[in-house]
Amino acid sequence: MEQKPTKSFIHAIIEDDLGTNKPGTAVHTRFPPEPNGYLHIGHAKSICLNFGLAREYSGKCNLRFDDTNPTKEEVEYVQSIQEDVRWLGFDWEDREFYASDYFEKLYEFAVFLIRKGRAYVDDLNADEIRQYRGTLTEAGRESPFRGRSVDENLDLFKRMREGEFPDGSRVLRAKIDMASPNLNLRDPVMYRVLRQTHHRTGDKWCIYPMYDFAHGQSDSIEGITHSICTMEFEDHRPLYDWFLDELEIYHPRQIEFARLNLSYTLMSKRKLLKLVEEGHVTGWDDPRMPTISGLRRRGYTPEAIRDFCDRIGVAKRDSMVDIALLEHCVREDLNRRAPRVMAVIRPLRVVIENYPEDQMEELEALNNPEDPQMGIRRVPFSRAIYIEREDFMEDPPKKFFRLAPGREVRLRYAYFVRCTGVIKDEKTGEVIELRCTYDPATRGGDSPDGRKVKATLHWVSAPHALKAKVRLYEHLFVRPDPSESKEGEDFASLLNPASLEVLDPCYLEPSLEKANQGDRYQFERLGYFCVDSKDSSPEKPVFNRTVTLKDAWAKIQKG
RNA sequence: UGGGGUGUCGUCAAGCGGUAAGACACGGGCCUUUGGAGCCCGCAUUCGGAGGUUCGAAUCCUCCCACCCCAGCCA
Repeated sequence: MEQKPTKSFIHAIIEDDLGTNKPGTAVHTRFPPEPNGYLHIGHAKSICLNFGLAREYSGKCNLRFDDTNPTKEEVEYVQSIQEDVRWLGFDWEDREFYASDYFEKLYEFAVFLIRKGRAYVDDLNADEIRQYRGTLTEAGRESPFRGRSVDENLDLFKRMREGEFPDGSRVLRAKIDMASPNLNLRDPVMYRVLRQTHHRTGDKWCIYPMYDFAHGQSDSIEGITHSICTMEFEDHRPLYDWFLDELEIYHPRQIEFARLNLSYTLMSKRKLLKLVEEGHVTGWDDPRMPTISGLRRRGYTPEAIRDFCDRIGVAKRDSMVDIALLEHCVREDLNRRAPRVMAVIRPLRVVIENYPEDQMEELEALNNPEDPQMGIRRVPFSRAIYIEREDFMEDPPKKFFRLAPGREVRLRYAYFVRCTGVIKDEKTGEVIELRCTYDPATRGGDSPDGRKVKATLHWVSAPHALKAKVRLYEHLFVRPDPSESKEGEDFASLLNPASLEVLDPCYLEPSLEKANQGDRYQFERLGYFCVDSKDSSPEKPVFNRTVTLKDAWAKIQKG
């Protein structure tokens, strides 16, 4: 069940604004990603918040790409972002905007500030600007070019645009206060010279506005009522306010919240990019990645992700959410929706000695005990089957109640079987086959005499089995907080070597023949799996494990 | 040691002067043809610390402590 989320401090602010300050104004938010990477679960939090707020208060939410740095942005990223937002279940209708849509307007804004004597062209290079900026505890010094006349600044800025000066040679700066304790106010750079083809404007521009000179104005232009962003921008708010005031334009209300951190993974786009580039994962959509596309390929549902975002809440304090909560959300969703099926991933062959050689029968199985509406299917049974290796122990400890020599268990939807023999490899001593007998009176799994068994095993008929490759995924990192690496320690060294285990061949019940890419199933007693949307084919099916089922036995084993 | 933030259960998170919600995790029990699911019970005498105000404080005041962010021509 998706629980009703408790209202956040942002809801309180908005309701207050709606009730008093801005009667009649509808809520208008925006989700403003930079197209320099794929969206991750942290972005999902922001997406759910922004689109969710618009939904809750009958407002609108724009999708706006903050594309002010062409050196890092690509159309591939904008496409993936569009796809992911849509997949999550949100619609920006015709309100798809780009900061680059406003380049001309932003240029005019800059000229306006120059005319007002509030901006100047600086010839200092990047290194010099840094030195002049001062430190956290010492005031900065004013640039020797700070006093240029309005006309000279106008001329120089125009020529910057016209391409007269090389990259990095000059910048346009806001004239604010080099002694401000807030470094963002120490004459921040507004424009830089950058000869770089932009994914939308091409080579039209060779100067590009800084994010700080674009973001607030973009929100203002779009009439955003509540500009929701993450905490690190709290320090920038005074700067945005300064620009908006000096520009004499509409002020959105900025509200900051804490970004999401999830245990055993990373949220830094830079580090995720590194994992991709260095080949630690197969791509942005590797099922181990915390990206939306990775989670999608892993088998997560949009519903589960939205539910997760509702449950984690929104606040201002730094936090680290336990990935177990995310896993709980998918399990809960998939438990209701995923059809059950039997698959043996670490096969152990079992021959039922008293079952007739050439006999085969079809047994009825429930597609989902949680939902009778999902109906039943028939599963073939025969003399030779596969069971899970882990379901047999030759010398079981007391708490193990699966199959063991002489012991009787139930084969799900089939029969009670008793282990009568163990065949081992002569050299290695490894168990390679089991011999069992079955009780024909227990067909379907019920015993007419009322005798009980302590375990029910899943199985697959050997001659009917479908072969498939199965990938088991685990946490990407071994440490709860991989960003907290010691000095000199490469975060890549914290990768979990067991984050991917490939099992091949695995045996599936034949009903899975009709499985299509993206389809999700519960492999009984093992977990939720989905057909890989890239690598799977009818000839060679590939299943990804989304998440295991909760496993009481595993817990007992760990002690 | 400048500025901006934040500190409530193992992890998130409500609470807004009237005597600590909820979720996940964890522990126990019931039930069970998935050691799944479901159901039941338990789980902060205490809110970073110390003072103070008040009949009454997690909520107000004072001081202290801890953690996070800021010195990109990144966003």
